[in-house]
Amino acid sequence: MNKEEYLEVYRHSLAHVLAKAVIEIYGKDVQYAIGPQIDDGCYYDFIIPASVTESDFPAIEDKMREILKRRENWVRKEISRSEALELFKDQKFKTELINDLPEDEIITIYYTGDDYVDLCRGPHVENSQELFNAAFKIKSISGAYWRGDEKRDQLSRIYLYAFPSKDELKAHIKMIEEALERDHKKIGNELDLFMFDPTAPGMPYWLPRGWKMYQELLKFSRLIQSKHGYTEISAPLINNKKLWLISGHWAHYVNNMFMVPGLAGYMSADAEVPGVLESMDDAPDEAKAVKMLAKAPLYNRENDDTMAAKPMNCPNAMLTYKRTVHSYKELPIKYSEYDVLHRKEKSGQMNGLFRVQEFRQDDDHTFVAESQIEDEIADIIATADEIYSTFGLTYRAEFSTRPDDFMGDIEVWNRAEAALKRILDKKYGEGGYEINEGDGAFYGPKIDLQIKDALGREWQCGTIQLDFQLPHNFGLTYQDADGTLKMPVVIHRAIYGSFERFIGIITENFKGVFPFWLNPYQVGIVPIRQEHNEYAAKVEQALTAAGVRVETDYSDNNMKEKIKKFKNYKDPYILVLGDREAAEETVSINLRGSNKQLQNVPLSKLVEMCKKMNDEHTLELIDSI
RNA sequence: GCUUCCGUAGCGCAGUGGUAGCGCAACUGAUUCGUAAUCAGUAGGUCAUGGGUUCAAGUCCCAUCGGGAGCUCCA
Repeated sequence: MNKEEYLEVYRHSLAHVLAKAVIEIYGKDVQYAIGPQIDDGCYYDFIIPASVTESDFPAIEDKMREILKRRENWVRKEISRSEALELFKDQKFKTELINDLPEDEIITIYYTGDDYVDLCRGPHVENSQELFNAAFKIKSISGAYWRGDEKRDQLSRIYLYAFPSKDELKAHIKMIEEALERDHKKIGNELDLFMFDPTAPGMPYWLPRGWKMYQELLKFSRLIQSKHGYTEISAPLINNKKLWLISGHWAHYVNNMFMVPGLAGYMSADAEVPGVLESMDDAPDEAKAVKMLAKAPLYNRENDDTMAAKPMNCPNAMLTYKRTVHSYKELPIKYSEYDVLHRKEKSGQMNGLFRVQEFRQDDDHTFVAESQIEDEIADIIATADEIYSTFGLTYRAEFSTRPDDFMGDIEVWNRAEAALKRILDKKYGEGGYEINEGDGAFYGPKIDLQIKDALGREWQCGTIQLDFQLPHNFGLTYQDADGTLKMPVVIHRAIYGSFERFIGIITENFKGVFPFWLNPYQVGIVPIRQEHNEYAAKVEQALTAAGVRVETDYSDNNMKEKIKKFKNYKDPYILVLGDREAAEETVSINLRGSNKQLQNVPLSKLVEMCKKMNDEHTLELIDSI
């Protein structure tokens, strides 16, 4: 048995032990569902007739140890479907699982001792004593839905960390703790990058330092995109409902949009309005009466004058394209856009900068003839590589194909998917990317680029989506070489994805130690005594003139305090300027991340080093002359 | 939205029914210093908000808001 198989057997067996422990503690009424292994252990889903909280974890862990010590045998049995249904007749999830098994499937069960049996394919250990070295710890409990369907039973999922040895468990927990040190919310706070306020949930405030970085990312995006022929536009942030009706957002996305509903009038007198539901999903008998006071305004989102904040840039980009008649010679037309977007999320969906309600994308809508799709996608992937590699980021590509409820011409779909596949095969090699059959949007296939955060969670950053539907909805055309009017294909794409999410990701990946070109301030200047302020100002001026972001501490604090402040902000270069430097027109550089210093660096040399890192978007800090 | 945990000074935290505290930061003064914490002092709070229990609530209960982890969602 190789290590991977061993881990699987081991973790999977522990899941059974967990279930057995929970049943022994909470009684036979416990409904147990499934208990698979995961990356760092396993979990088991239950309906438990009591509420289980963190304080109950030790008791469950103790019970598990006690069970292991019984040295029970694990016995595998093959049984018939009817025997299985009889055996699990009180277990509704097991019953459902059995009924869903294919007719010819051999049904196997595992006994752990005489009193616990689980429907399971196995394999498992043969005796509990094989698990004696088990290093496990209950990680958390959370809600989960049966079969991932929020309309079905809500289960309690108990997560277990499980490793073959105590050392490995310890190392893993340490790794998690270290990941928390990289948390972008923590670092963002320490470095004064951004903040939130309860009056605007999920909408970041960018502080002076964070905004500098944001602007640098913007600048970098513009630089790369202009090289690739993109042209930038900007459009209204709120549009009348009519636009969202055409684009289809009103039908599919209305509950995620922030509204400015139309005003239908005012109440002439106090009145009770009966039959009001809190949610469209509520049953009619949940309706209640609402008291309306005289002069109260009546807003109605179905009114013609309703406006809504844009959750996406696409519809306005369509209008921009439609402004004039286009020739095939103009294609591809690339409208990039960095406007602010708003998406209303259900509470509980927000997560630091990773999932917000207000953000900007490095968005683009490219209008192409069908024959240009392949070249254009290849160029977009090249652009993505150029951008990600600048940050040293690696990503994983996912290709999502035609769903059942697709719209448009199936022949166009087939050709487009084939074109995407050719590029992906060429770029990442066959099997070098994931294919999600049927997971595409109804309007077109897509390629998503996923990047990991500090905890190893993957977030979608880049996305490339073909769209056959919007050009249709907006009646877009171009005149082809033969004089006929044809419909362009739209490519939606973003590389950072949202600036917010991307900043979250790179903050965690860099642990707040950003590359020189990106750091909010690049050079912190520390005059040793106030009499050195004059020379400090001269150095500041020289650097600023070269486009370097500088902060100088002219206060009368002592130099150690000044150095400490800039160190805490992780400024890459801290210049210490005293008599010697002023006399010789040099600087002494304290390098970030070490105690190393570069002494007697001519000012002109420093300017050159900074410019080089800025111009080349260098990842590593230059630490020698 | 669901399960669970959390919310005390700008930040990090202590305070488990009996006078709201500590460290850092801030401010004032002294120190004018050669590479990460000089010394002394001052100020800073409706303990997220609203109800309740109690002689007494930061602490117990309920609701709301905000946040974390996970689930679901992200055409």
